Amino acid sequence: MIEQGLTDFQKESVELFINAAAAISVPRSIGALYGLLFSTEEPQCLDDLTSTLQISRGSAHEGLRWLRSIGAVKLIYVAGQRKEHFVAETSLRRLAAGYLRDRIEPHLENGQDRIHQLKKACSDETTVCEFQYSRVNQLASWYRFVQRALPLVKTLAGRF
Amino acid sequence: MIEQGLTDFQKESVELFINAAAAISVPRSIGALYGLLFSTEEPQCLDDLTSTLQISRGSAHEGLRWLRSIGAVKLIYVAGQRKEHFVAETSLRRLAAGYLRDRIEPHLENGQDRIHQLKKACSDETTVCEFQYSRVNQLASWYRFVQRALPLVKTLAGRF
DNA sequence: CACTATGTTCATTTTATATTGAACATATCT
DNA sequence: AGATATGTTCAATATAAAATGAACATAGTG
Repeated sequence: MIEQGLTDFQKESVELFINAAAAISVPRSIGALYGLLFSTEEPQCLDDLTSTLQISRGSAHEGLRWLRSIGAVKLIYVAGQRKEHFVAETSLRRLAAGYLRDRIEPHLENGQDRIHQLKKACSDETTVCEFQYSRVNQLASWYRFVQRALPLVKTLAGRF
Repeated sequence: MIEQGLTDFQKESVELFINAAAAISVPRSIGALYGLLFSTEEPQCLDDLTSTLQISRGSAHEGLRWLRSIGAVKLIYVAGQRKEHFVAETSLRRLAAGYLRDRIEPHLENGQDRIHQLKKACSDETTVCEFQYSRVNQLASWYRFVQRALPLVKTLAGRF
């Protein structure tokens, strides 16, 4: 499955990140790409990656685009080479910030709206709605928690 | 898609949790189940859930089993009724703890092993391996971060 | 015990997601 | 310009995940 021209170190790394990717529901090809870049000092171009990982051009391209979007890989210009080359970003602060920004925060954006809508639906009810109010408050409280926890995680990540 | 006998409040809640579930890569049926229980005061039995959400017995059963396993729904005995009834757990501390315990921590358990294995692979190399060492250290540092962040999240969740 | 209600499983089907690779676009060089 | 190298897209295919529902298991009831 994984090409042979790799050191044990690289193979282990690829496997480790394939696993880590699964843990956060990210495709294995993306885990493999990051795992290889993480364990390889020399910047790699797209063809290097497709041939050593045995994945298709399209897959590698989309994977790199995704990794770049969250800031997990950086584009690097190699002297004399026209091809684009990539290296892994290893700052935990940047990795965490990018991941949270792209994968978590978008889901929270309409949070306020949704809670407001729930509150509205609740006051439309004909019956008394102690219960509904308590649930809306609960939700609002959870929302505040997440809004405070995310920046905290980003900050703490900076220390590692 | 969602049965009509629901109040607006319940419909909104189901939709909200279907969305939230997607955000953490959990099947929609599970989001719907929790959303309905969250917005319904009366304990619900399996048949209530399948009929109002229009999902299959099997799906509802597996979904409830999953929700119970992370501690997001509680089994309740209703006077005179033989059927099992369920209500939503709403303590953020318990929800967070259950989710992290079942979905995140298992992936970390072999973390030590993996890092150790990487270190081993690294010292097997014939070339000097400054680079590999720095990467192994990086990984170990990330690992420490996660190990400290998880308990912190659980603790903070208790305040909400 | 036979009968009914309730709970659970799992082989199949359906649906969603990831991957492929050829076609297309764009840039660089002679 | 034509020729070549590199980058990007996307319809088709393969793979994986979720949902279904009938079959089975178990527990209660008369």
